[in-house]
Amino acid sequence: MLKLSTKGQYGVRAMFEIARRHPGEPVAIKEIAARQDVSVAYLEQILNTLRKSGLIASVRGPGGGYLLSRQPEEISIGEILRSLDGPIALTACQDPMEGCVRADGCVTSLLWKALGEKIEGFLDAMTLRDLLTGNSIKQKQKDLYGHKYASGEAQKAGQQMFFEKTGKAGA
Amino acid sequence: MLKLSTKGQYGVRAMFEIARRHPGEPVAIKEIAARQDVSVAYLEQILNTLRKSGLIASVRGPGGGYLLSRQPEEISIGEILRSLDGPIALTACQDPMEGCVRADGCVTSLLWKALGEKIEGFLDAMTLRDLLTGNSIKQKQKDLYGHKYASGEAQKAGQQMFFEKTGKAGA
DNA sequence: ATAATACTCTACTAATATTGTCAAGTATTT
DNA sequence: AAATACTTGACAATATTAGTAGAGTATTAT
Repeated sequence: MLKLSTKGQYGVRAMFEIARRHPGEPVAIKEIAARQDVSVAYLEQILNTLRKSGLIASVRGPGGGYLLSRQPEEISIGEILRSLDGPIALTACQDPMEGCVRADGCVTSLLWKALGEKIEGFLDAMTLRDLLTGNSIKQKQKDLYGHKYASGEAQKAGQQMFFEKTGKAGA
Repeated sequence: MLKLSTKGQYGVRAMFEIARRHPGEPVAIKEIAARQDVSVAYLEQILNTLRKSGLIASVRGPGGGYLLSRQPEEISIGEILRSLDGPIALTACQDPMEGCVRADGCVTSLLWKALGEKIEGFLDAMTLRDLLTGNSIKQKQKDLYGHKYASGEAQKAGQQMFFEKTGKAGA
């Protein structure tokens, strides 16, 4: 249950490949595709979406390829996934326009909402920089555990917020 | 993205209905189905699975129905969902028998692993009792934020663990 | 006994979303 | 002008989910 789409996974991996080279020469689709065993055609779709979302820029012609539009610490995993797969919506009730009319609706609805916000908070707090530093996740865990924040805008969605209140923490 | 199956959602709601009556008379499928606008046949599948997992017991004959096998505080949402939808596996790489051979594999793999453990921790810490008390989620958040634990076995998977180390926290 | 109530089991189908391919075209640089 | 690389949109294959159907088994009240 709760599977992440391959599109989202490939997208993150592709962004990671591009970030590796940052700042520097554009990264060609062919190169990314080779490193990940994904077809060029499929990757084109994915990168095209990411470009339209403003996360990457493309350079045409020989020697062309893709570049990050922002610094790695300014691009969160959450942004990448939302760009490709749309917003996190664990249940239909999370959609604004769908009322939860049943008696217990509010209870379970609150549950899913809290979980969704928790997940979003995690994904928004994690950036490409964290992936690049390699010790990223472990280190970040330490930082957060010790109430020290990493750099970048992602801190505003930091894990400290998860349990502060219902209905405000997520992005 | 990251949708929860309706099966899992219905299952949690059904368990909630049964828990409401606990301890007391068995709850008939027909009643649960009526309260949730789900077909009896579909609910039968779901309850049957939950029964085989040992979360509920059934009583046959007139006046029969379903009962909780344990106390509400001893049944976590995570158990219910795992029973119905299998283990949380955000990516294929989370499956033990699938190697991550690529260069960056370890980095993204760690990311998904950390997220998965975070989700499981949340779901395992939340019990039917929390749903029953109604103020459950808000209150629980306060408790956890203030380092006070609620009763029940769920505390061992409490949110404090999420960032302690990689690869050990989840259930 | 037997009828009513309620759970059990398995197979199957319909709908939906994901995943990925294909082909033709457009832009840029050497 | 040729090579390289990105762009676009339609489409097909596959997998999963969601839900139905129907025949059967067990239990209890009368």
